[in-house]
Amino acid sequence: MNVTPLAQSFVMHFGEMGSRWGINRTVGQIYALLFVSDKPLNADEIADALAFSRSNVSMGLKELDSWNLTRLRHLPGDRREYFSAPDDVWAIFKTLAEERRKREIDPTLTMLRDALLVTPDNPQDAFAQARMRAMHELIELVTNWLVDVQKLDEHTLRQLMKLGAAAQRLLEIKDKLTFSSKTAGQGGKHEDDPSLRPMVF
Amino acid sequence: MNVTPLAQSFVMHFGEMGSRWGINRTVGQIYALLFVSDKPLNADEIADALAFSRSNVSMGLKELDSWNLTRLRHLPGDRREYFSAPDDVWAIFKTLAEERRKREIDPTLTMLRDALLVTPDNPQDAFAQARMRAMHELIELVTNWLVDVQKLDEHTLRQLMKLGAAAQRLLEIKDKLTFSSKTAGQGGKHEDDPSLRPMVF
DNA sequence: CTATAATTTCAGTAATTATTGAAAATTAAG
DNA sequence: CTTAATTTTCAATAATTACTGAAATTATAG
Repeated sequence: MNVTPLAQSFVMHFGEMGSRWGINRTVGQIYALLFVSDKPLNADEIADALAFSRSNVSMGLKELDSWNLTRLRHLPGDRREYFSAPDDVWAIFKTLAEERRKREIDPTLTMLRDALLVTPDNPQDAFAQARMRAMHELIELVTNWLVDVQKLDEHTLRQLMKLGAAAQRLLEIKDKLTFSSKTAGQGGKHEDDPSLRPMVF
Repeated sequence: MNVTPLAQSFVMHFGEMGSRWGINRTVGQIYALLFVSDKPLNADEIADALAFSRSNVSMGLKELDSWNLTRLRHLPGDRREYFSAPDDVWAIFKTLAEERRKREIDPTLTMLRDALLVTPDNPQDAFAQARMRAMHELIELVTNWLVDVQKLDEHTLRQLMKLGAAAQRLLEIKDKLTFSSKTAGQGGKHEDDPSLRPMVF
């Protein structure tokens, strides 16, 4: 099994990047290899291509599977398992976001919620709790937004991204529209913004 | 230096979460401690509170500083350095996003750009390059969006988040407005969406 | 400038995490 | 059901990363 220099540089980069995340080198490399491979690979091919032991590949694939990042397939007349990476990069992106949320954000939110339930009996704890409350509020807002946004189709998501900072102006326009439709007038000067009710314009 | 059970659970959680990221336990705990502390702490206090060696704390603080996550201050009549975590959670969020972009995204983009420059001389490389191109496009789109969004003030950002999936409807309205202002008519039936030019309505 | 307090560096060691090979378990072909 | 192919598990070990204490450096008070 030969890996071209082009694929090699990609694979190596992902191996190194992997360790910056929680993901280890092996897992990063296996994923990268599958991602650029034009056909599904079996575990032996992967082990050979990356010079890992067969067992290491098995564990790596298991890990990738737990992240929902691989597809398993069987080839006719061959009982070995063949792996590939889904090719829709937007879907991959969503999967990654969802899994990281489950593993990293949700446990933190749980911890924070628990901490916010206790009644502080000293100024230090009162302060600490206030900080945690601010963090909880932010994380929850961002997370809910992410969950919402994950439901959007690729096209809409793309538009949303391209919008970027221009969103500010769009929001201003929206505010104007909302206001004028409520007051029937045409004023819409938005001063101390009433909190936005989702799904309602 | 005593850490209350409330702060303790927060600190411990961040220690463990830290290791899921690239950040180590020590750094996670130090940051968490500073975050919930109602006053700046010096290195000895941190070492004592977390039962780490003084040198370990020094390294941890250095790491946090490289992430722009701490503030350094001096107290009158005391030559030791006192550390605190900035209290604006939105600002912290932006800082984190920016630093992670620098460390994790930018190098990947560079690698991908380089890979996209070579002319593939075999079908495998052509395929690999196509995959990398898709990944590059996605990352660049998301990253640019992030950079844009980081410029927004807290209020606007908050609104944007709350908007969530409703953004889809807002975009539809926008499309309508854009269309009608161009054609002077009032049609605005958006079929095969022309790519959105940023900053232009 | 000197003395001392405070901080950082770094080589050594501890702890953790990754990787392997051998053995066990699973799968499916005959 | 038996057998052989394939995959997984797991205990041993290799590699990496974290942590410490002692020594070096830096900063400031007098």
